[in-house]
Amino acid sequence: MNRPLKKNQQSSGQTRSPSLVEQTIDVLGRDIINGTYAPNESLPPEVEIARAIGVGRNVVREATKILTSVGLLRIAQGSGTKVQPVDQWNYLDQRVIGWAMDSDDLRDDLIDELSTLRLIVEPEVAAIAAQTASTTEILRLFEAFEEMEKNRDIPEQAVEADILFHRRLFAAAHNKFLTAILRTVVVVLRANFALAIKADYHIIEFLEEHRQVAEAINRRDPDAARAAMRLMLTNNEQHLIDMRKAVAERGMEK
Amino acid sequence: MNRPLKKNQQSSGQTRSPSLVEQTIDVLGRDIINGTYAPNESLPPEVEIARAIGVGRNVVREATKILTSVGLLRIAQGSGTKVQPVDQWNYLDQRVIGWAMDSDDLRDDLIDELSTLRLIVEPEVAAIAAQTASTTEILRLFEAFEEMEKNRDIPEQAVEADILFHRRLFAAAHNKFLTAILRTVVVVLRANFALAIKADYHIIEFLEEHRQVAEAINRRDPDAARAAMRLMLTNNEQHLIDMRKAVAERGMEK
DNA sequence: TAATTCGAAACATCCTACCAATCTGGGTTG
DNA sequence: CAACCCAGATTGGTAGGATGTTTCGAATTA
Repeated sequence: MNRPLKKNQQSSGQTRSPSLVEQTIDVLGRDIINGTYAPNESLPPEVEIARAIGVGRNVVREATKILTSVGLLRIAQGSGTKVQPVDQWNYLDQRVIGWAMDSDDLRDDLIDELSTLRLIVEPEVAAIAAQTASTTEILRLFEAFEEMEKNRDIPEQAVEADILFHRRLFAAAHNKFLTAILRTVVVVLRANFALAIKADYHIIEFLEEHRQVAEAINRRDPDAARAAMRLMLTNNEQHLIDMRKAVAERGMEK
Repeated sequence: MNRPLKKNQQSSGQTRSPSLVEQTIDVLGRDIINGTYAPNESLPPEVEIARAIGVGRNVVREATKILTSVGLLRIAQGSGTKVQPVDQWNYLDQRVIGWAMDSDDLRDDLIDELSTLRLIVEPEVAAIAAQTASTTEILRLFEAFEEMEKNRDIPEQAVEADILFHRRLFAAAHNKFLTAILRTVVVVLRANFALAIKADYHIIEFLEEHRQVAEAINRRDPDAARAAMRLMLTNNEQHLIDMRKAVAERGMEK
């Protein structure tokens, strides 16, 4: 069913290997997302899973506990461990998002749905921030923007600065739920970045919109902030669509 | 530090006792949220925690793993287990929400922030649902509404029907992220319900607004759906404020 | 024959004990 | 004084057994 885990890949000595529990969570999580174990289907007993992937029972127990807490599994003493129906899966969890983004079946839908979510949430976050941001928070926001400008030609760092910009923006809105939502947005952003680079992504196209968001917030102008953010997102979405098409065509001609 | 857990409360024989792991998660989670263990502070070693609350070390290990996955803890082999800074806590997790709602320090802020979130998200969900709902989904929505009407005088069941209405509404929007957000909204709703009953909550005040949302969706009219939902939420928010005031005054005169 | 009861199998829960891997701080050595 | 090393503390992981629950079929009973 599942091959044993390699315990330590100390080949280069650099990369720190994730714990066995972490690896087990990953293996089982992917098997569930990818349908190896279908919803309402039972997983093998703990001992069997443990034997199959070559770890102790406790490791499997801890892994299944985690998977239960994100809605992928349901454990019942006496009867076994079953995969939960899809509508119970918590797509706001970072691990679940990550697995889903790696799945060819789910990725495109997820990106679309994330665009919808961002278009709902982020303009309002900008508008709120324009009312609630402290002066130092605005300062930090501009610092992040300058970071983006400075790294405009180094995609990896530009993306990190972009993410930092959003982090600062959401922080300025002083809302714990919105902050939590941002975390999952970031996961998708990063996952999407691998594609982005291949399609000649240049952050410079979005610099101006970021600046306008920041300046609107600095002017304490919620409506302008909302509008600027909305513009940024729609442009970004269009860019994503073009990019996807380009990647697909490149895939065709190969 | 922490009193030992009662292993089985089979006093009435009815209530099924949560597992030791579940109880341990709860004890530690509350201690963290309430500040018994402050951010950046170390927890006692696993063996000590285990001894203090009277469980085996594995139980503590599984509990801390879960708490790590929701951002409350950070475990480091060799150095110990530390409480994460507050901005890492995942307030979209049901357990975290539940503990925070039980905390006098956090509850009011949380309710305000949730109102903000709902006002951002739910009108748009209604608007989207007006465009994407299938006919059977609309049918289910009306069924939930009729359930609310039927139970208008039985608060507990009315609230459940209310929640069902929202569930069906969000399902009709076909967006995994929005569905996940709803789950945490529901937790706060339920937690808030205990207060609501005491302040003579009558669902009848919101029936008309629910109907209008459902009918707008049935007419495939996004703008009307959005407006109706917005009205419902602002009314509800006002109601919450009045209620809180009433409860506070009642508390004063005692 | 049909309904009920009972017990064994299957499975998760929890405990104890033990060793391995990793980090930290302090002492030693150059 | 700086680099190094080692011992203690703490989490990571394994093994095996006792216990509590659920399920299901077989035996018992109406």
